[in-house]
Amino acid sequence: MTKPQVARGRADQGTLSRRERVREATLAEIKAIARRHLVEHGPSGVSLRAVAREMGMTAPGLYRYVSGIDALLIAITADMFDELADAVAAADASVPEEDTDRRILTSLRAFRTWAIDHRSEFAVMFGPRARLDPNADITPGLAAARRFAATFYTLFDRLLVERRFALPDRAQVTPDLDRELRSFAERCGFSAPHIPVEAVMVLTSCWVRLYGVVCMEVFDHMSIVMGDLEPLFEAELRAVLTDLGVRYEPPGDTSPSTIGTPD
Amino acid sequence: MTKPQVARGRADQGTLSRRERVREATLAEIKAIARRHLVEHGPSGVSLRAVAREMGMTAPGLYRYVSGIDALLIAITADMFDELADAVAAADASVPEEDTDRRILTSLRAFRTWAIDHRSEFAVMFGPRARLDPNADITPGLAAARRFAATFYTLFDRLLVERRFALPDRAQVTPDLDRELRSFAERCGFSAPHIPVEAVMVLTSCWVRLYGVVCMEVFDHMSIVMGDLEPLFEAELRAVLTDLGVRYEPPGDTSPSTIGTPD
DNA sequence: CGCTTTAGTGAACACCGTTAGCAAACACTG
DNA sequence: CAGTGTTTGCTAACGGTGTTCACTAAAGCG
Repeated sequence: MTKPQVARGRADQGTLSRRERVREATLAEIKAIARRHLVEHGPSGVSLRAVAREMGMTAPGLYRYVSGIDALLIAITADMFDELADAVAAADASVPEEDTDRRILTSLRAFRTWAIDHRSEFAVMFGPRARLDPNADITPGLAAARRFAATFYTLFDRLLVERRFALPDRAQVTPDLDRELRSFAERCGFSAPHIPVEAVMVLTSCWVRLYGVVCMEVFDHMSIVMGDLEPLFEAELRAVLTDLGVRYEPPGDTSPSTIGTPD
Repeated sequence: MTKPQVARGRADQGTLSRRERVREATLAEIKAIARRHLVEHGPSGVSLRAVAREMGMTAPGLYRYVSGIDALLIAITADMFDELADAVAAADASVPEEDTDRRILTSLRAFRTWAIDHRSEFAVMFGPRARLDPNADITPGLAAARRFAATFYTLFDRLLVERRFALPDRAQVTPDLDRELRSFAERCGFSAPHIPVEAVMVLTSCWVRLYGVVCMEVFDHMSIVMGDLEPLFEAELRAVLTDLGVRYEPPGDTSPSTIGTPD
């Protein structure tokens, strides 16, 4: 139907035809502008007409590229998850491979930093789906979201095999919880023979704690009552890591044997 | 200017004049309809025109009662905080006054229950301010929000004076954190001579954990990967309460000496 | 060259928030 | 009672939104 059977100029080599290239480019432009409107005017400030206007086009023209405003939002959400995954992965990779402790610390801080540097994006990604149909198809973003989570799975798995922390009592995992945790682990790609449900429970619990602080900070609810939430995040981070048997270091510490980037 | 100096029929006794009464009534109707639209069509489904239409009025007419859509949203948000505060307070009051443990358990469960029974409302109250000006005046809701929090302050204070849990090391409270925690405690009405900052830290930490699970559940992010998040909330609740030295009981338990409501 | 596919436009429909001006209903005063 | 000022709600209008449809112009292909 919509499959383009034209433009097979050099399609043999996997090269895109001229048409496909320019198409890809305008789609990228659309998403870029929409993204900018998102950060500049908030989630409600993204509109097809405004994007089109800025491109020197009319709104209906965009329907050749995007099936509607919802699809556009979903598409840029997927891109943002990709970006976040990149940011976290980069932070992880910036630390020596063997230094699990600092890799975790750095990755988690990268998550928070990205979140507060991209508040509007975070709101769309992790907040309520205020603008979208509840039954919209959000599969485009799922792969990126999984990639984002994967970084943490890998690190957490290392803690697990190194037996850094004591697993909680199996008795604490009620049948209901057990079922849900298994579902989570399996559908998220965090299931392996050596991973017990208790470990999955610890993982989710830790994630919930940090997610909670970041939400609180990004959604800006405490601002009347508390100026800066970074200390709170650090405290929570410290607590979580300590529970996991991971060495915590305060933010400023560039510490020994590492390249000095004093800024 | 806008102060109504008319209608002083029986104003001496504090009774509202006929005009004020009908005005109050239509304002209430506006908010009620807006509220229904919120729960039925989500946050983006609230519009002045639709409300007016349903009332048999035109949109500009509503401007006699509400200064715009933002003010309307803020007003119903305040109402919702009031409702939530009532729900939590009622849950708290449904338990014998001396039974601190179960009062806490019940109040916190009431919070979650209210949240998942009122997803759209929760999104507006605790999610990102997607639709509002960041610098909008949200004072109307503040009092209600404080009232909501107050229930938990009271209960937490009892744990504190009963020395139910060990306070963390003072060393863990960095100067930055200390400053923020004091600001929080003071501006929230949770400061008293006998309350150390370490206690405030514990309080916020506990709150963050439960807020995190509830956000996750209401914002519906895990749904692809985990069907029901209640077991997760219960696990987190159990962990939090255990840390606080509070007796945890699984949900179904109506336990001895209490009225049996087996449904 | 002709033919097909695609990109983009303009007009239109149905919404939205908000402002301005105006007419009727109301409440109080002389 | 009539007179007067306030309150209420309307219509009209402006500018914004998403979306559909019919249509033209261009690009690509054989």
